[in-house]
Parts: sequence; structure tokens; C-alpha cells
Amino acid sequence: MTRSSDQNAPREGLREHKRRETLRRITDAGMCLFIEKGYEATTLDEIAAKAGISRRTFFYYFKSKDDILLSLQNGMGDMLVAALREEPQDKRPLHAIRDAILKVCAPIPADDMIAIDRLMRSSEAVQARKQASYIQHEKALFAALRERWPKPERETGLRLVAMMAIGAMRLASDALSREDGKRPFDELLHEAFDALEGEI
Amino acid sequence: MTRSSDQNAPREGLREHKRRETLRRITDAGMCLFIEKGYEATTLDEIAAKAGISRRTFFYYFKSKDDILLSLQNGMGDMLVAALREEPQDKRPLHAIRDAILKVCAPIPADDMIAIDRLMRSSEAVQARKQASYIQHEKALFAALRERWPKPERETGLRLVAMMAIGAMRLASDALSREDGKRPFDELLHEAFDALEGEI
DNA sequence: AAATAATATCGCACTGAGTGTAATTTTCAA
DNA sequence: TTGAAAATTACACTCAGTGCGATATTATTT
Repeated sequence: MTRSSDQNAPREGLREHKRRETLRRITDAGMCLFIEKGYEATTLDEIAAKAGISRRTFFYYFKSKDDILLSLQNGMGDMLVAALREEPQDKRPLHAIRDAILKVCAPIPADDMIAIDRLMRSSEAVQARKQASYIQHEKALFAALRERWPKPERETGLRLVAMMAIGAMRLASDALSREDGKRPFDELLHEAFDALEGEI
Repeated sequence: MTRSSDQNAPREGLREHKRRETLRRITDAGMCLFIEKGYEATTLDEIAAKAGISRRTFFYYFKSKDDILLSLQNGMGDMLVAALREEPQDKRPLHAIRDAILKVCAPIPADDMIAIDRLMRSSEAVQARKQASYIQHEKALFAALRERWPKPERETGLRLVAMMAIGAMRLASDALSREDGKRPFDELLHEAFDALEGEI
């Protein structure tokens, strides 16, 4: 088989391409099995088999079984920060974050959100690490906020803003699952932020 | 050795007494080893040996290794709720919770708080489950708040209050560790709650 | 006191996650 | 083409956690 006969010429290097492919296969296999037979009941051997790799290779791509689920969650922090940077400078911190969250979450189908949320609830360890990832989001947001409002006396305030914003997001996300998607996410998020204004 | 020679007559049944003793021995052994050689590096075999029980018996007392550290954390939720119930009825929700937190945390030595906090940071899984326990505290507080302010239209608001209060507690606790106990916990907590008022 | 039930303790064998190591194969670059 | 770097694999290992069944200890009943 000569190289000239390959029609799908790799644009970004064959290595990178294969890597992405394998990563996707593992994630798909994992998600598929998790939904099919539950998170705890799915073993790494099964995932590896379905993804067509060895068990050892799985650990070349993921740090742990949890990471299959959490890789999705963990990307959120960076996305939020990026979206926040694109918000107009004159908005109040809380509104800027709210709109950043809206922008990041808008393209995610509600059904996917709910499905992943349900999966995460099925394992205590995963659920815990999801909560922990919220704290990471808070930290990331706080750092981004401080760039824009660098006065030292605002620090505690900005920490709280980040905390409240992520909290509101959590509330909206919980409500989405609880109501099983009856109302859209952006409505719930607005409601949570409005309630935040009314409180205190 | 006849029973009549026992001076420490068990008041609450020998079984209950032994149980408490064993529980304490396991916790002590665990804490001791965790501090000495780190959380991850300590095995259940070592803990069991030091506590004078078999490895299997450990699981009769704890659900997991994490639980040694988390049993301390998990009691907090109930204590907060109990303290909240004893607060005067006319206080605003946020102030009532703040004072409840103060009452619960006052008797805990700052050094202990810091030491446990440091230990929990050393394991990602434990750290994650600690964050998750905060969520449990929020839920418990929310339930307690709803008893006092049962109007349905206040629900979202009360959820947020619980969230902000626990958030402020987290902030104060983080600051305590970060400053290595330079300022007392109650000062930091007041600061966090005051900042909360100023925000929004 | 003896018999009986309930609770505690333990050992053993097992599953499954995760790691260390070293060998082999595949891709990339000189 | 050749040699370095990255990817894949097998194997053997440690450790957390579970299921099961046996034995010991404490409580309760007769």
C-alpha cells in the first residue's frame, strides 16, 4: 500500500489525527456503555475492548475512568474565561459572567446536559469531582475578573461574585434536570441571576 | 477477672462503648498515619494494624478510606442545621446562618481546621468529596430555611441564601488556611459576610 | 445458668482501578 | 534510510473495596 493511493491526506499530521480519533473512540465507547449498563458496572476492560485498544493504552489517554465523564466538564472553565474576555468592558461583573455563561451554554443541547447530569449523579465519586470542578471554574473566573478589576480591595468581592455566578449556574443546571428540560436553560439562568439581585 | 472489680462500669452498654472506642481508635490511627506519611501513601492495612483490628473490620466501621477524613466534615451539616434552629426568629436569613456558623465553628481550634484542610488538599478525591459535602450542607440549610420561610415564591431565594452562606464559609475557611491562621476564623467569616452585603 | 438471638470480628478469595517497566511498533524528521 | 520520538502493548504488581462464610462476643430470653 503506497502513500500515493491514500485519498484522505492528513492535514495536521497523521499522529495528531490518529490521536484525536482514538480519543473520540474511547469517549464514545465509554459514554455508550455508561448509558447502556451504568457507570459503575462498566469496566475499563470493556471500554478498551469496544474502543479497540488495550487496557493499558486507555491510561495513555485518560488519567482515570472518571476522566471520561469529567473531560467534558473540565473544558467548561476555560470556555467561560474566554467568553468573559469577549464581554464589553462596561458591564457589571455579575452581568458579564451571566452573559458569558449564556454564550457558552447556548450551543449545548438540553438533552445532552440532562443525560450527562444524570450519569454523573449515578456515581458518588464522579458527582463529587463534578462539584470540585465547579470550584475550579470559580477560581478561573476569579482570576479573569481580577484582570479587569485589579484593585486589591475588590478581591474578596470578586471572589464572591465568581462564587455567586457559578452558584447561579449550578442552580439553573439543577433546575433543568429537576424539571426534566420543561423550561429552557437560559430562562432558568436568568431567573437564578434575577433572584440573586433580589436577595441580600 | 470478675465483673465486680471493674470500676469503669459501662453506662450505655458494653457494646456501644466498645463501638465508640474502636471508632475512635481507627480515626486516630488514620489521622496519625495520614499526617506522618501522607494520605495516599497510607494503606488500609497499616491503619487496621495500628488500630488493632483486621482490614475487613475496618469496612464494618467505614464505607471507605476517604470516610475517615470525611466523617469529620459530614457532621457539620447537621450541626449547622441544629444551630440555625436555635437562632432567634426575627433575624434575616443570611445573618441567622452566619451566626449559626460562628457558633458551630467557635469551639474548633484553628490549628485543627488548618491541619485537616491541608490533609484534604493532598488527595484530589478527598478534596473533591469535601466540595461535595459543601453541597450537602447547602441542601440541609435550604431545608431548614424553608421550614422557617415556607412561602413557595421564596424558594429560589432561599436556595441562593444557603449557597451564599456556605460560600462565605468556604471563603473564610480558605482564607484561614491561606493566611495560616494569622487572623481568627470569626473575623474572616464576618469579613466574608460583610463583603456579601456590599456586593450585588 | 443455659439456650438463643443479635452483633462484631475475622480470614479468604475475588474483582477492578491504577502504576511501573520494558519490549515492540508506528510516525516523524534529518 | 536511519535514528529519535511517540504510541501501543503485555505482564506483573499494589491497593481499595466486596461477598461469603466461619467464629467469637454481647445481649436477651427462658
